[in-house]
Amino acid sequence: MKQSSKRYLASVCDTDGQCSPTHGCDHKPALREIARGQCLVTQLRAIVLPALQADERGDLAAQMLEGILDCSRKAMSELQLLLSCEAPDEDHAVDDKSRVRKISCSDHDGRSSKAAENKKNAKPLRQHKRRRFDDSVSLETPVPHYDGHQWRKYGQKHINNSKHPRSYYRCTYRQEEKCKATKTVQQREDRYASSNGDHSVMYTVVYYGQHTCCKGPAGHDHVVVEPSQISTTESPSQSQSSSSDAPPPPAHGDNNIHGNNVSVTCSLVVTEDGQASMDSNKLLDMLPEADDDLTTDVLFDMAAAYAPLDLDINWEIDADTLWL
DNA sequence: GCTATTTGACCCTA
DNA sequence: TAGGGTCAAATAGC
Repeated sequence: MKQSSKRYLASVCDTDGQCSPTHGCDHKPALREIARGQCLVTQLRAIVLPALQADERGDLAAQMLEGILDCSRKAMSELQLLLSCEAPDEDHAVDDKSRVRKISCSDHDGRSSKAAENKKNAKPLRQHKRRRFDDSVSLETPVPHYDGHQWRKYGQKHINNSKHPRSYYRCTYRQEEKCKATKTVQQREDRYASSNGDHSVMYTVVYYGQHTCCKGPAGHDHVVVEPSQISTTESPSQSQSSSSDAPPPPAHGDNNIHGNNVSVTCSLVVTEDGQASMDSNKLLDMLPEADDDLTTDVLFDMAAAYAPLDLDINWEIDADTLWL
């Protein structure tokens, strides 16, 4: 178990090919890492809060997680402020560029032919802008659909040299609230060995754009995910809403953590004067044992995301109780 | 009937 | 020109 989770952690570090500390005066890598950390916290929250729903400590856990997110947001604001001072506003590329939609031109028998298209070429053309990698945050996760937001699938593509298709999701509230957040989910070819010895499927999730809707975690209107919905074997084409098809949660073998205390301390100082600090301790102590494996993985993922930063962040993980 | 997903076509970018 | 992101009609599921 010890080794397997370490392997998983390594794969997380390789996500975007950089695990090195923030270099020079370029804050973009730091921003990306913080954003990735936010994604992971969000994901963790989607797992933890439903599990503690009937527990009075759920509120406390929610506060802690919100505190972490708040710190991250402040750190991002600070860095973005620095960025905006250093460089003129280049590109909020993807999201702010409008797309000209093609007016529907299909005749009633279905797809219109190319010839017909040409005849009607007075219509405005659809414009697709390739997304800029700068604006994305990627992470590796066994639970690509549980990040606290609601997504609607709008496409799937086979990608060159990849066994598995890539699925495209956009925020469910895209129309209602003009939320332009999107994400792609693709199953990785390699698997990681989870703490119970199983080899679970990993997915690469890439987030584009920030959520502007208030239905997500930032608005405290959590998507309630039943622990039974959490799966590590779900195919990428399956979405959160198709939970009835989701396989049961990963089975726990004899090497399960089984209620051992996993102590995690997160102490981060992000503002200039170091005022904003937050401690969350023994978060996992609160969890029912069924969620330990998954939550531990996500916590390690968070640690990996924050580790490259030069922020005052300290993760203490009680290895003796964690690794059996 | 409504909503979400699937899937082939379209079209932009590298 | 190939690859990949998005659109939108068709389809499935409730």
